[in-house]
Amino acid sequence: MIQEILHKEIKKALAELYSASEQSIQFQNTRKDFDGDITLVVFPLLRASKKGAEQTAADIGNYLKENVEEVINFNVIKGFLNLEISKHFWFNQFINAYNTSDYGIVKATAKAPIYLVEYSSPNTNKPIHLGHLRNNFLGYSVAEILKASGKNVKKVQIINDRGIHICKSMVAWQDFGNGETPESSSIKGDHLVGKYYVEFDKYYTKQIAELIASGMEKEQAEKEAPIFKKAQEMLLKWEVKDVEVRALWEKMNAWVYEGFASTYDRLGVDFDKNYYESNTYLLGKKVVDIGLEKGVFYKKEDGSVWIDLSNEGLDEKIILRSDGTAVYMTQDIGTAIQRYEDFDFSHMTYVVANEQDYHFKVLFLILEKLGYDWAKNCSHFSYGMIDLPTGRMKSREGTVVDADDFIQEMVDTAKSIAKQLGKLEGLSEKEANELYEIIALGALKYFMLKVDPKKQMLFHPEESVDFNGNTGPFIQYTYARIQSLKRTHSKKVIMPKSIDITDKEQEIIKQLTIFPALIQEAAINYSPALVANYIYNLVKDFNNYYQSTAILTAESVELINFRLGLSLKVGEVIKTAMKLLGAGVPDRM
RNA sequence: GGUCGAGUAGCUCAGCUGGAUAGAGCAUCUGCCUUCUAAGCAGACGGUCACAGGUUCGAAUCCUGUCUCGAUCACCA
Repeated sequence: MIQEILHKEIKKALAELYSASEQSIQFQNTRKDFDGDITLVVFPLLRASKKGAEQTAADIGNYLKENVEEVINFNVIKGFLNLEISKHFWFNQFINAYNTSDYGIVKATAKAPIYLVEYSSPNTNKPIHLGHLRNNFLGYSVAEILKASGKNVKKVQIINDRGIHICKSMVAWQDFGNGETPESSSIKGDHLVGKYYVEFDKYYTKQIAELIASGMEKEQAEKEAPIFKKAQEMLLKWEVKDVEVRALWEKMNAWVYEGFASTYDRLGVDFDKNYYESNTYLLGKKVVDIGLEKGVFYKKEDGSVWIDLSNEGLDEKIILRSDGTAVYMTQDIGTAIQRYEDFDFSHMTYVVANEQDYHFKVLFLILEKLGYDWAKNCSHFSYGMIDLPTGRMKSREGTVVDADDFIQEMVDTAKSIAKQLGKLEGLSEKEANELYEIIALGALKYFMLKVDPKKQMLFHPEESVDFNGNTGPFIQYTYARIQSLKRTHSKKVIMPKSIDITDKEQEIIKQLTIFPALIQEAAINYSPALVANYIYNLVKDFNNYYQSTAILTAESVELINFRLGLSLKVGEVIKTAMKLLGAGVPDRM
């Protein structure tokens, strides 16, 4: 990298000119309205030089111009030293990148550290919604970015397959289902189970109202409603492994998993290992024993187990209920320990919405107190909720946007826009449908990943399907045009030894050369947004270039080869970068 | 009330460990298809970076306080 070369040389310059050492040397890209490529901010160096800003900048500029081959010119504006780097240098940088396959990607070795990424982790009583999409996209993308940076990555999820919520669906199905199945109703399995969850709630609300009308207090009515009691009974039966209940539970869960599988497949996400709460909830007991033994936890008179975190500025937290059953925290501790045993990971991150910030703070604290030194390498990848223009999604108010429906809407939109623009020529129906799928999902993924995860985002249904501007389809379109260049050219590209590049080309090359560093940075920061931002800038520069430069009809063969080669490399980087976001690119669109 | 996060153009968002005149997209206007894909390109308009102090050569960025919004503080998950 040019920065490193300059850094070294400037150090030398400081030593020679001012006999100073070890100053803070900071670079930034030169603003577009000034000449030059890289700018040195000289303000921090003034103490060493004991001269004015302009004089210092000029001194260093002269030194660099004379001693560093890459620096061909400079100019000084106030405290900013703008350095112009030779075109030849950039050209060579490009040739390097051009000849590197899987450019930017670092392959994980067997010895590379293991990173666990937990994401998705749905409940089995309802289908996934818009909020889950953000989770899935973030989780998958972070995993891909880590992988590309040379880590061994394992994607995991915990499936909350037991508990009162699934019992509610089961009760409702038993009472009102008439034996309805996904096959008999042609409703997707997870939607069917979700339907009965809603059904339960309807009935439950009705019964509460009836009880209140007959003079009962609201709180009591909520506990006494017959259908609710039925669900509770079912949960108890489940716990004692009642054969009938377990059979129903397995049947309905199987429907849900089938539904999830098809959604995951469509989303293009996957997992290396699934943990099921029904298997792990008992791990809690082991944890409690350890904690009590170490004096980290304490038992109250009623038998419930607690931890006191008031010294850490938090409060008391329950670990085990008085009836001896596990709470959320208990199993999460157990599952974490189990995972460490399974994978011996170096880092683990949980992709979970920010409503659980507190939970994870506590979880990691507890693990630390229990003496697991790997706890400090666990982190919570927290992301904000999705708001709709109509307000927050509330399942009770029916304002939830279902993920499957939503994806379908996106696909339909892609289709109608493509038809309107007449982009269908020469594609079979199957090819066209595949194309819509790639575009729609690319649009969705890019839209959700380009914003800072920790911010809560506003989701405008109409705007999200807009394919103009800073969007996935815009990037995909650029890629498709590059593929088209390739088809038109047909001859093999032979890179010339040397060529005079234009400013626009230099700009693109600059972008290309930072790609490997960008992946590393994105991995350190767990930041898909950084990648999204990067592609957008690259694509913008390229589009500008594409529009104003004759690529295939340039004056010389060398020039055609170079321009085409540059374009193809941009295409390659777009493809790689989009893959890090979990999005695909089409050959034509 | 305690804790955490957010507040940047009409709208949705970028702005890395403090650096030049705060950047994109959408929307609104103006140009550009006889030329490799116009799902495109170029340009115009649009900002007291919530507010008030402080730190220094220099603050959207760091610190303190205030205001607004969101999340959370369950023997729910």
